[in-house]
Amino acid sequence: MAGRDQSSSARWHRRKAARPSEILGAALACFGERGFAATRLEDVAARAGITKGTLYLYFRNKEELFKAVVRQSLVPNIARAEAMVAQSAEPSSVLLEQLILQWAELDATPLSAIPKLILTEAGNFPDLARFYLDEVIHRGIALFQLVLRRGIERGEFRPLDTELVARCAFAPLLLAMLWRHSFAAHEGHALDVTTLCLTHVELLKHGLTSARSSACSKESEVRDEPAG
Amino acid sequence: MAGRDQSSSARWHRRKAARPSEILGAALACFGERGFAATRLEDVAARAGITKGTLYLYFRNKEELFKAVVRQSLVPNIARAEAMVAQSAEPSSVLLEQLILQWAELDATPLSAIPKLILTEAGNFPDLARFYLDEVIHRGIALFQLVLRRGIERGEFRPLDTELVARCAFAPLLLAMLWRHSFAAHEGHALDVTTLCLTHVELLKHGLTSARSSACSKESEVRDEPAG
Amino acid sequence: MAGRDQSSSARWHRRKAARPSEILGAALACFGERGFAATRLEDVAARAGITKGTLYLYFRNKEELFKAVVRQSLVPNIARAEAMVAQSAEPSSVLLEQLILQWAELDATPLSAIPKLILTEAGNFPDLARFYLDEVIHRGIALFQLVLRRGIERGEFRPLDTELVARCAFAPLLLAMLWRHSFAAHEGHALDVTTLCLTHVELLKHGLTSARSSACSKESEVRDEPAG
Amino acid sequence: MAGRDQSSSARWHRRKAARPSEILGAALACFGERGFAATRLEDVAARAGITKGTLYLYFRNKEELFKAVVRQSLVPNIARAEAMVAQSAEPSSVLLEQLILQWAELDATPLSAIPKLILTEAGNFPDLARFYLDEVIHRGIALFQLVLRRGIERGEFRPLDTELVARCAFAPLLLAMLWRHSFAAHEGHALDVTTLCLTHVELLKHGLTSARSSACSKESEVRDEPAG
DNA sequence: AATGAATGAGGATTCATTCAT
DNA sequence: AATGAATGAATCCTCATTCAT
Repeated sequence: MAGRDQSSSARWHRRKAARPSEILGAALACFGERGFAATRLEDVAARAGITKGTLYLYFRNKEELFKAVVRQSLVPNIARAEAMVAQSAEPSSVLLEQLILQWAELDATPLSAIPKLILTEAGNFPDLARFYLDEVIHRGIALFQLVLRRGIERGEFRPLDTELVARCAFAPLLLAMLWRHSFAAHEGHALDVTTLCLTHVELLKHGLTSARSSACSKESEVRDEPAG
Repeated sequence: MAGRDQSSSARWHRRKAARPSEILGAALACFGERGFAATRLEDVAARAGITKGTLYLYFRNKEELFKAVVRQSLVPNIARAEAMVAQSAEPSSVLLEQLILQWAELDATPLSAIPKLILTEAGNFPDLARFYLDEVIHRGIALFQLVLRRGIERGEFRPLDTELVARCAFAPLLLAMLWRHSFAAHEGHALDVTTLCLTHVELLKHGLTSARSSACSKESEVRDEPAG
Repeated sequence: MAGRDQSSSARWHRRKAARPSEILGAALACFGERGFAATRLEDVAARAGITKGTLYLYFRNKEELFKAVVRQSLVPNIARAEAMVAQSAEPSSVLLEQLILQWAELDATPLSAIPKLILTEAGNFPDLARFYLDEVIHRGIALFQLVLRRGIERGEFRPLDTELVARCAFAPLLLAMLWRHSFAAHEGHALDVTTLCLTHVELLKHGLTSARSSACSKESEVRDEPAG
Repeated sequence: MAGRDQSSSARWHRRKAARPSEILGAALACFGERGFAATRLEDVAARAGITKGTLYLYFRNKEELFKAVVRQSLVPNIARAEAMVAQSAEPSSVLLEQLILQWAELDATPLSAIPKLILTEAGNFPDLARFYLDEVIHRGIALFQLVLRRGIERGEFRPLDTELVARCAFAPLLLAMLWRHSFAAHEGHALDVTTLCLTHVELLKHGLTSARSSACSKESEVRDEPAG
């Protein structure tokens, strides 16, 4: 009896500490599936194994829960990627590949729902959109630009508009994440993100390769870096 | 007097005929901004210059209105693109560029909200997701694959997995449309889709170019076409 | 051509004159089927072969239409019955039978819906209830009482409470009318009102007959048990 | 303190258990007064001492509430009456009287509103009409027929069409219930159902009595004309 | 006289939020 | 800390009524 009580009590406390993140996980899944407005708090609670009322012990209201879900998320990954780029001595094309494949790993995690969530709700949560734009998107683009600019300076890459190329560089990956949370359920076969990214990286490297480095071709460049 | 009566009468009748598409336009805008659940029919009505009740003269309920909004839209553009490809005798790279730039023109129209809408609501409207998957997405991918396969057969392009390349090919464009309806409002400068697409096409062409045609490089190919 | 126009015009005018009663007929049917609140004016209009707006040329609003439907109805029949009783020299039992059978004929007409209507809507239209109570029900009961009292005075009937017997006397008939408009549609075989009334009258006469007048008797039976 | 807590807690839980029937009671009253369509759920809630939303914790929607109201009701009474008939060894005329008087007791209860309700809404709820027809009306008629047939076989009653007589037998009682919920409010003096039924039973017995069994007789009269 | 497009008040229903237990 | 009964604001939807034609 005492043993059971003890273990029960222990589990209880572990439980209590885990609650917030359990709730966030359930909320992420629900919001990802149906969007903010269409998600019922009762469903979130059910998925988290608790009842509606309990949610309010941890989050002030639906909106705060949503913001918490979104905020938790991708910022650490950005930071990690920034660190990687800062420390790496690899050739830029390798760095580019590492960057993309590292992010591709997120696709298998629940966090892959976040981009859909942000995209979807940006209109209803302007401050959240701003936050995400500043803390994730712009930092992500800047990071890609850094690598690209480095590659161009070193003569590895052709001089193209780095912002635009940056957007092209993560577009397929981002699309794959959106796909997973919108259409994957409706298709028989899953989209293999790794394969997609490998192909994309192949294309991208090839497409970026400067004449100098590839010792071939006098490709016309589309456009120079605007300011520098 | 007669003139006024006539024009007034004409306007009256034209009104009745124009109503459905006026409503669809307003609905597309509202749904695009806030999503299905968060959109109030009263707002749609107001934007269409009518009142709540009038909506129900033209659409049975909110869901039917939503479906009509989604259905109207992109299919004709797919058909147009298919026709273009079927008739064109251009080099595949030119065709690819035309395809992308033609779609890029949609970005300036209200229809550019549709992809976001579908993405957002696929979870809540499974039949709609299926419809869109079958009638737009799969057809779009198949169309790109057709062009790619043709290019490969003619030796213009390297032999890569056409489905994956297809997804990479429209990813930046699609992302631009999503961007416009999610983040554009929060950024000072607009994203110029045409420029983005031109850069992307440049990269893509370069990335696809086969050794044979470019008379250069012995690039390793990532992956062969599965069946042929 | 002229002929057609003329006849058309003639029909038109006949039409115009008939409109109000056509509408009342349609309204009686609709109200009878679904009740006041559940009846949509659009249905009434459709059944009358006109459109919603036209109703308002003849009746100020839904309530007035309803009242017109109810008012038109049974009062003349009461008056007719009163006249019959006043003039008749028949034995009271015969008069009673005539009274009941005369009313039974109404069952085949659309007017048979009125009792259901009144019963149903008395709660929502107190003034209508009063009107009907005064102009139809109380007059009807009084008429039966008159006949019964006459019969008692003449020694034909036993001395019973005439008001209560009056209520018993038309109960089966009234119930048949209610039945027709509530359950008849759900049963295979129709209820034959005439037969019901004949049996009822038989019972009633027998039940009322005073010992004095019947001198005990070997009453003829109306009808045998069908199967056994 | 503990006492208060306990009772308060008890009341709380008893509340939860009692709610459904409290609601059904309020709903029966409202529906009986105004009909299904004209009854606002807010009124039902108010009469039950709760608010609109609470209704939906116990009933899925207005229609389900209505059906629950109707279903709860009369079936047990039918069953009780069937049991009584099955066990009774009384003369058929006594049994008939018991049957009628037993049902007459319902008139004083809220259940007396049900017949009006069914009559009113049979057109709008066909399945409910069928249910009621099968489970109440037909069983009720069959029960009367059973008693009548028994009486005929024993030579107590004249051989008449038992179905028709059955309908005549409960008509006054049924009418009294309808009356109570439609006109009673508009009349100064209430209709005394017991007296009505006694008179009716008197008439009925007398009317049914076969020549053989009555041996002519000097029947006692039930009641004299009040004023005259 | 007739139409039918348009209106908007009224009521059913949902669900975030509260609070007594 | 957790529950779940209760609430009521918010929103969809219907339909009586109006009015330009």
